[in-house]
Amino acid sequence: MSIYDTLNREQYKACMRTEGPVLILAGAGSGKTRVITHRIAYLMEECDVNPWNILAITFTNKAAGEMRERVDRLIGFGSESVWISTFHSMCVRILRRHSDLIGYDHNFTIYDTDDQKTLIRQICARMGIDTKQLRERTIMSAISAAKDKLQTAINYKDTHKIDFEQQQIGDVYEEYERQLRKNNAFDFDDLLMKTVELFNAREEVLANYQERFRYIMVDEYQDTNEAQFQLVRMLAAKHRNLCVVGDDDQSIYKFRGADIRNILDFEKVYPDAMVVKLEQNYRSTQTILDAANHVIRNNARRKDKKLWTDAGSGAKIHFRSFNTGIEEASFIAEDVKKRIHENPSLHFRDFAVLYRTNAQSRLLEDRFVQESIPYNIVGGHNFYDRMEVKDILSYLRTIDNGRDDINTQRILNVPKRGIGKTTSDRVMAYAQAMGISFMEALERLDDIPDITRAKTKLQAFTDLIHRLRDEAKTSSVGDLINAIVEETEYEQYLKDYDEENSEDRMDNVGELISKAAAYEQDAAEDAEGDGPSLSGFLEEVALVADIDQLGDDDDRVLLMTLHSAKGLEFPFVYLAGMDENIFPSYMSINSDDEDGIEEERRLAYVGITRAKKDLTLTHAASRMMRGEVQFYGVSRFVLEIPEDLLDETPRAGRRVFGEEKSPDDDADMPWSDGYREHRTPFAGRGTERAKASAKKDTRLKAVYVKPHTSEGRKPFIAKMGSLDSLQKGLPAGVKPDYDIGDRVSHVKYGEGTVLSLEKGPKDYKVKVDFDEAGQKVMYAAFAKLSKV
DNA sequence: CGCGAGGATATTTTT
DNA sequence: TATCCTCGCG
Repeated sequence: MSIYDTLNREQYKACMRTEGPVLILAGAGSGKTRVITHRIAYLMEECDVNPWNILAITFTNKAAGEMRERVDRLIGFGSESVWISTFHSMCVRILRRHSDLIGYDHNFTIYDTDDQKTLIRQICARMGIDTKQLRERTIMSAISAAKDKLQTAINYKDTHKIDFEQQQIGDVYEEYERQLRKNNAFDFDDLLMKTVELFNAREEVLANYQERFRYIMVDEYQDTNEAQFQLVRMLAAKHRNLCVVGDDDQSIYKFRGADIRNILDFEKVYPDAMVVKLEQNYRSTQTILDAANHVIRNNARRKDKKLWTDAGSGAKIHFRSFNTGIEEASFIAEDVKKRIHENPSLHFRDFAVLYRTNAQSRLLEDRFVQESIPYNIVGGHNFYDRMEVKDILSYLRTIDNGRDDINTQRILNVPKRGIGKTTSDRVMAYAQAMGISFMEALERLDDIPDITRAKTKLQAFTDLIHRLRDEAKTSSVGDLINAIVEETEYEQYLKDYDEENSEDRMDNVGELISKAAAYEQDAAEDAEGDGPSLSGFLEEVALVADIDQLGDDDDRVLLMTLHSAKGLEFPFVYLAGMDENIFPSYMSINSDDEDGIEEERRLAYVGITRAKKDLTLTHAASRMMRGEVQFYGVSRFVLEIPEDLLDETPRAGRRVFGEEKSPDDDADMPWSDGYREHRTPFAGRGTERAKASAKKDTRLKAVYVKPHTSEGRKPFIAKMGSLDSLQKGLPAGVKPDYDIGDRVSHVKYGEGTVLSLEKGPKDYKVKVDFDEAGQKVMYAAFAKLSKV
């Protein structure tokens, strides 16, 4: 009995064919990770392949980590020498070694979207381009799209000769490239493009990696772009042991340059490729698979496949329609509770709520807080996007790479040093005139014209950076951050800047220090790496995805976009916002690009197939969108599911804004009772409403569930603000332990007397007469008042 | 040069 | 609805 006996026939076939090109068309849940891990194990164990000669590319760092773990579990040794990483991490690793060959220092900085935007804005200002007419965003995505296709600025201008706007973009692109080079920085797309460039420019470097990576495996191949395709093609050119795994039905990153043809045409590029189809699904019930199959069948351009399972049909798919997004959110929260109540063996982590846009998370989150259900939100605001974290990172980048003008400028006046824009611009102008970096200009203060009053301040800043650089030579990254905080009196700055949240913000800085410490630990242990370094830490920070930070030890309901959910699975899945114009999004509906809807449909397919046992689709007839009520019909994807798979029949109820009568009088508003009587198509059928109200009567008593937090490692994936009420304060809506007339104390306002306490729609509102600060009204859960 | 107020404006998905 | 940006004042 060997570990390979557990594979099914097709999986086994894919696993054993180690030589030559292999295309594995792996439907959702068909065990493709199993195949890759077993294949790696097989190569090492049975074919005597040196782990060093194996490269496996995954979509996220999290997937890479899991894959390594699984290989380890299979054979128990050697997996640390296999290169398992994302495209971006792999490229950074290569570039760190050879960037000098294409004109960059080894300690290059990786620009995030904000850095990019700042740079583009500067360039536009210099070139006299009005960013109101031509938005930075537009320029950025045009440049990004070009880079995904390996198109240089010159190339771009050549192919877009006719269009004036595109010529402008081309000019900005050209200058942007020059600036990146000057700043010794790469943007995300550069990591791929410049690696290809490197390989093209230096045959011997490519040959070196070709020789090294004798066996190459690429996961999620359907979401590779041109640059990634070229990269893989080049690397595999010598040994041709290339195994790609993917599912054309799950290609959902076209907006990021993914080209579905990479997988559809694989056999054209490699005519001798062996093709294996994995159609047996080990994840979901037949009902769920049938629904997925029926939806995806509506796409024209795809390789035909049909998922099946021998797991049995399972429960029907639930469909629920609501009047408003609020009701939808309430239902989901209550339903999770109900199911856990009915079946105590279930955990919160068995549930996931998926939606099309990040904005939809808000209502759900509110509701989950109210119901005291522990949850995590993936995406939205990244930890590394927080102001205080960015400030520190900007310092680190400035210390690490003095040529990075963008980050130097960013912190020049953070904390406030009384150095304004005028001064900053003058330094910049001088730097440009002399062809030196911003930092170098600061080091020659005496030569800069018109610098008089600000001179001492600038000198102080320069000295500060120099001191920190010295510190960096000997200190760990964590200590360096501490030094930055100390030297800049950052804590005081935070207090002045935002008294209310300064503590939380300081906590985040602390969290960053822990991250740095963890990084240094890992890097020191990684035999294949170059050891810990500031550049290394900054690089890791730049390349983490939201999903990467997700620990699997937390027992929480997960809330995330459908995109983030790719590759994951949960026993119970809710697809919220199955509304026309939300999902599929109005962008894809109104676009003339036919494939837009097809991509959305693939996204629906991804969503449905995340569910193992139980799937619930919800729809809301009306929603608040940017402060306005919008009306939506049921998503076409729901209607594409055969009725007999659903426990409730959806009504199309499609309706275009402005048509029919507009709901401008209260009786017609979706939340009024009158509305329901008039609006049967939207309210769903009578039985459902009866059920809904019955549910209300038997509503579970709210149980406050203490969210699980592991010591020293706070889950910063969730938005801090909302978690606070769970972690530090009271759960919302629970009566506080003080009453009218009691003396209470508040962190900021000091002591006072409670004047009134009344139950609001969400939470108790408490009015306090503070001795010092006067009268304030606040929500009990957030006020964190304590009785004295 | 800093700060606040107010208006404009945006909203798909992300390595 | 919430953020971002600009403008004007101290």
